[in-house]
This record gives sequence, structure tokens and C-alpha cells, in this order.
Amino acid sequence: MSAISRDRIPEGVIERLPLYLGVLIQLRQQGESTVSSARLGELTDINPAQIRRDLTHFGSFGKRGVGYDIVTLVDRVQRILGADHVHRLALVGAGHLGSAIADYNGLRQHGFNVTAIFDNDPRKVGTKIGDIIVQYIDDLERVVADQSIRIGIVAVPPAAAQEAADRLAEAGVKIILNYTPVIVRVPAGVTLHNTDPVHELLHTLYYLSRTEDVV
Amino acid sequence: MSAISRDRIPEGVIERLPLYLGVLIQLRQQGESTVSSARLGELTDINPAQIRRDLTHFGSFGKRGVGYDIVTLVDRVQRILGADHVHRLALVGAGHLGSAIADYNGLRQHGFNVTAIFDNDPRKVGTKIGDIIVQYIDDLERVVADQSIRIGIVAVPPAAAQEAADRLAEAGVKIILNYTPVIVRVPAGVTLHNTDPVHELLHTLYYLSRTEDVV
DNA sequence: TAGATTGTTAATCGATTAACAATC
DNA sequence: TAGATTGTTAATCGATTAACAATC
Repeated sequence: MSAISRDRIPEGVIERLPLYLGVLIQLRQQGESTVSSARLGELTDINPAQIRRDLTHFGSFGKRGVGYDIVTLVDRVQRILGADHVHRLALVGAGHLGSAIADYNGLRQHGFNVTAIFDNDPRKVGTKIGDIIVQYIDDLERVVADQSIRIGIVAVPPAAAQEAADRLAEAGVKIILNYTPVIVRVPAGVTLHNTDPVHELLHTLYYLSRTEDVV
Repeated sequence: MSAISRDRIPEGVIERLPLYLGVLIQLRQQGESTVSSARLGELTDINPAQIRRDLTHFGSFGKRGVGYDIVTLVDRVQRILGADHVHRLALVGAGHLGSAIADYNGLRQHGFNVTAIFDNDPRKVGTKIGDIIVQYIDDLERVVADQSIRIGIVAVPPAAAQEAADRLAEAGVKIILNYTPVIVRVPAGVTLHNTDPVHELLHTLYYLSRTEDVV
């Protein structure tokens, strides 16, 4: 290897790649064939210089005077992220949130396939969400290992969150998406990502109180 | 005012405040009365120096040699974020995702009160989610204005996302949480926050492909 | 060739962290 | 008083952006 620098890639770069990917796929659907960093910047609200800079961390994918070939760039970004092949997902929790996630088509479109759903409620076990039959939580370890699933989603009530994460990690899952407000501990080697509407609301709220003055 | 600097607060600081708040509330529940930045750092995985630095943007809330009084700090952080009083929320979309959000107790605990839910499906209109009756989407403008709701959540199918956001903004909403993968445009003065599981999965995925090598 | 746009450097800007004096 | 921990400064580190030569 020569041109491509294999140094640490800044976190911010990795966060922006999915954003680029989303816009690129949209452009591809619209039949566009090339795109400039300027146009990409408009669509993502990100400085074009930064987009170019971000991409050079992984190589040089554009043509001077022309821009980036969309099909190629989609492919490259997917490969960088590891989204160029299918990933099986285990979902813990078959309530409203779990159902929403399992039904969500966007996942499959990006190669994320929910292939196992677990719940501890006997009334839910055996029912179907989409194509998938809800299984009893005690089968988690076996099923996850059998399917060598490496991504898990925690969509259970707060009180059950830590246990769900523990079992997923124990079963060999490497990425856990936590949809619970609970601060979950995971062993080293497991990447945790938290999503909590409260967190996001509180964050945005700050800017609200600055703009209008509350009575 | 003298001590408190009224300069621009870095985005990162505002993002961390909700995290501190979550941990502080947890500590308060456990009956703790004071906490040091060191302990707070352990619980949040954030450098203690940064925590102290972050807080000084808003004043000095601690006691040297002692730490921070938890009750006071919770109160101060809530006030900074604007979370010291109740906010009404309008929810668009009464599907699984909408139901999950409306049922979510964490919201109410932080002063977020879903007081209006809208859907365009006549079969859902009139049904109840928790205490709230689902209303027809065409009533959105009227209801939101009547209740002077300033926060809206979009939990509809992707195709309906832009329209939902447009109507919320039109009705006077200032913060929109978009739970759709669609890149939604909002008028100036409206703050948009996007949450998409795909986005988060793709982001985390990058680190997965670095650690283990895929076959 | 002239125009456009990349890849890359260098300058700026901002955020994180270590260190320590102030002080409870 | 001795020990602990804050508030704050200064140093480091990293990320963003402007600018432009390379080149399609």
C-alpha cells in the first residue's frame, strides 16, 4: 500500500460517512451519474472541503474537473463501512419499539437483516413480526451463537436492559444498539451505541430556550 | 452579571449535559448527596477535567474539597437546558414507533408530555394511546396552535415525513425530532434532530470491521 | 484550450486535557 | 492543619476550512 494512509481515522469522519452514503444512494435512485463535492455539500449541509478531506482518508475516488462517480462512490463507502454485505441482527424485545424496528424497511435496504427476535412474555413467544417468529429469551444464547449474529438491538423495558445486553455480549455479539435510557455496561470488545429520545430532546431543548424567551 | 461568561457554548458541552443529568438523577435516586467530578467521570466515561470545564461555562456550582451537591446540580443543569418546566409534545404517527414513544415513561419523568397524537389512518383516529386520543392529521395545525406546542416528533412512514414536518413547522413548532431516514427540510428558526437506526448501525459497523476480520 | 473540480497543504479555529493554585 | 477537590490557566491536540496547484 502506498497512497492510502492507514492512520487513525477521526471519529467525526466515520460519523459523516453514513450521511454521505444516504445522499449518494438517493442521487443514484434519481438516475444521477456524477456528483461534485459542492453539490454533496449542499445536500448534507457539510463544507465541501471537508467532504473531500474526509474521503481522502481512504483513497482518491474522484476525477478532477468532473466530480465523483456515484455508483463507484456508493460502493467504496459501503465497503469502508463494512456495509457491502448482509449482517444478521438479533432483536431483544417484541413490544411496540421492537416491532417498529423489525418492520423498518430501511434496515433491510442497507443489508441489515433481523433474523431473530426474543421476548420474555409467553404471550408474544410464537407470534410473528414480519417473517420472524418471536422466540423465548432463554433461547438467545443458542440462537445467536448458531447464526453467528454479531449485532444486537436492545428494545426492552429499562429494568431488563442490562440483562439483555449481558446475554447478547455473552453470546458473542460485537455491536449493541441500546434503545433504553439505562446506562448499560458492556465488556471490552463490544461496541455500545445509545439512543434515547430524552437525551435528544434535552439537547435540542437548550437551543429552544435561547431563541425564544419562555414566559 | 459578572462571573458567568455569556459566550457561545460549544456544541459538545450541550451534548454532554443531558448525560450528566441522567447520571445525577440516578445518583439522587440512590440517596447520594454529593459527587466529585472524578466519580462523575467514571460514571459517564468522560474526563473529569472536561466535566469541570463544561460546568464553568454556566457558573461555579461546586465546593472545593467537597464536590458538587447533587440536588443543586440537577436543578442547575435542568435550568440550563430548559428542562425545569413541562413541555408539551405533538406526536405525528400512531404506528408501532409512535406508540412506543407515547408509552415511554422516561419522557414524562423529564417533563416531556405528549399531549397530542395525529395519524391519517381513520382506523386509528379515535383510539387511545395511553391517555391520549389519536386525532386526525388535518386537525394538527389547530390543535398544535391551541396548545401552543413547540416540540413535535415525526414517526410516520418515510413518504409522509416531509409533509408531517412541514405541517408541524407551519403550526409553530420549534423543535422537530425526525424518526425517519428521510432528509427533511425545515424553515429557519426550527431545529431539526434526526434519529435513524441505519445511520447508527452503519457508524458502529465501521469499528466492527476493524476489530474482527470478516471472512 | 478554457473551465471545472479534485486532492492536498497550510492556516485557523476550537476542543480536550494536564497541571496547579485557590479554597473548602 | 492536612487532605481533597474545585475552578482556571496554559499546553496540547485534533478537526475544520480556505486556498490553490494539479489535472481532468
